[in-house]
Amino acid sequence: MPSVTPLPRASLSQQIRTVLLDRIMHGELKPGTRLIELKIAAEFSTSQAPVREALRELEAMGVIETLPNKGARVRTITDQELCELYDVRAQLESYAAQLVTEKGLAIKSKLKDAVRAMKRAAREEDSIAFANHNSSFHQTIVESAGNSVLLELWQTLNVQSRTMTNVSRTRRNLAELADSHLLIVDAIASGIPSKAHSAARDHVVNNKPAAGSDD
Amino acid sequence: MPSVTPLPRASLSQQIRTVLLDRIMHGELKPGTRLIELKIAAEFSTSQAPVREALRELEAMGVIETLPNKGARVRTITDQELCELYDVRAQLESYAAQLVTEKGLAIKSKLKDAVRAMKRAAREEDSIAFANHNSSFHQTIVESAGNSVLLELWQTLNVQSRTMTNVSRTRRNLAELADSHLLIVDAIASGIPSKAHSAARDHVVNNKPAAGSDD
DNA sequence: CTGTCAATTATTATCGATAATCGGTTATCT
DNA sequence: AGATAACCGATTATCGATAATAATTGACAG
Repeated sequence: MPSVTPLPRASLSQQIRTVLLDRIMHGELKPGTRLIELKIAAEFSTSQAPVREALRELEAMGVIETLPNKGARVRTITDQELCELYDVRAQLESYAAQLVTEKGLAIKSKLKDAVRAMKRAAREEDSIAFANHNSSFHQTIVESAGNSVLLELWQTLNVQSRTMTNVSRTRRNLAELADSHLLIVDAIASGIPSKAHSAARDHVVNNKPAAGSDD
Repeated sequence: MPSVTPLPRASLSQQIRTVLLDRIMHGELKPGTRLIELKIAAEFSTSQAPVREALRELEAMGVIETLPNKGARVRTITDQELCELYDVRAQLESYAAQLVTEKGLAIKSKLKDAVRAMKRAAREEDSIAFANHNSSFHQTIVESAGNSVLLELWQTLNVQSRTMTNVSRTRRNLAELADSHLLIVDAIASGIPSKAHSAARDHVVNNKPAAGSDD
């Protein structure tokens, strides 16, 4: 037999964490909603322990916040904080783009694939698919930079911004946004690190929530 | 009454976390050391639960790593990863220095105080005090930048680099290192953001472990 | 010898129950 | 009435014990 128990393996806390994160990212659980340990435990037919673990991990990811003896709630983020988040993300991502360009890595086709997928999602007005492809475009760059610390920090910010930003763009907006990624692709392809750096930074900054919404 | 129960407040898990973090930062618990939940629980005369919480938080901080069903150990970091960490830190810190300079904040005296304290610690060959003052020099800059997201990410990296780097510089090295901070102070004081940016970046990169050790 | 496998042990993951804490409410005193 | 203190319901924090999992050992067949 090739593989026996392929997926059924996953600790309860992992399963709970995954489900809760999904709900938060999909907006089922809105910012400010309280997460009550025993209620969640009952829903999953488990005890409190794995729930607590899951909540701790979600807290570490920055998608919920907990006050001692007061429990956890889906994190509410102020406009200012979201703005700060994008600024920092711009720094990380532009650094990544610079590294990728310096190393002359060939990721152009992969990036273009992502843009194509974004456009298709835009046409079909599938904003969830769009967000996924958008995310993987940027992730491709950061991954390719070859700095695991950078990748980890970026992912944290990415999860947070995707969580906090419940997008609802029009088709036109999405299509435009998809196209705007081509500037980054070209800048990286140009082989000039400083150009890639500023293209990536501008892209993120230009799409800050204050000036647009999701990135 | 001014304040009633000032310190007695602290959950067990918080206390345990604090003690363990101290031990790791002071090198009592070396990288690779296993952290066994029941042993720790016995030491603190508690049950397993608060220990698990503490370990989860330490994991979130990046100072330990846990494998499912295999437990936790003090994180071992490769030279490459440490190097990457410094590179990212340089990005964050240079951004902070730039922001501070753009805003024209007056933090010169505070920074100079930190440098003075570093020099004193260097003279007395108190490497722990030196590391603390060094850390607070950089933290002052990042705090003053006024971006809470930036601050949080930076602190994560700072804890990690302080944890992983068990310094042992000579007095001369420490004294030189203390002085090198003055370049940053001057660059910020110059009021030219780009100058502050590169000074901060260079400082971190120049003190990468490969080329020196702690910073 | 040497690799395989089952029994044993060490440790983590989960459970169900209890204790501590918080926010609000009501009762008490002035 | 107004403040204060003792209660109450809801929830988190902690406990002690059990179940599940992984590492270790040692016997045994080849």
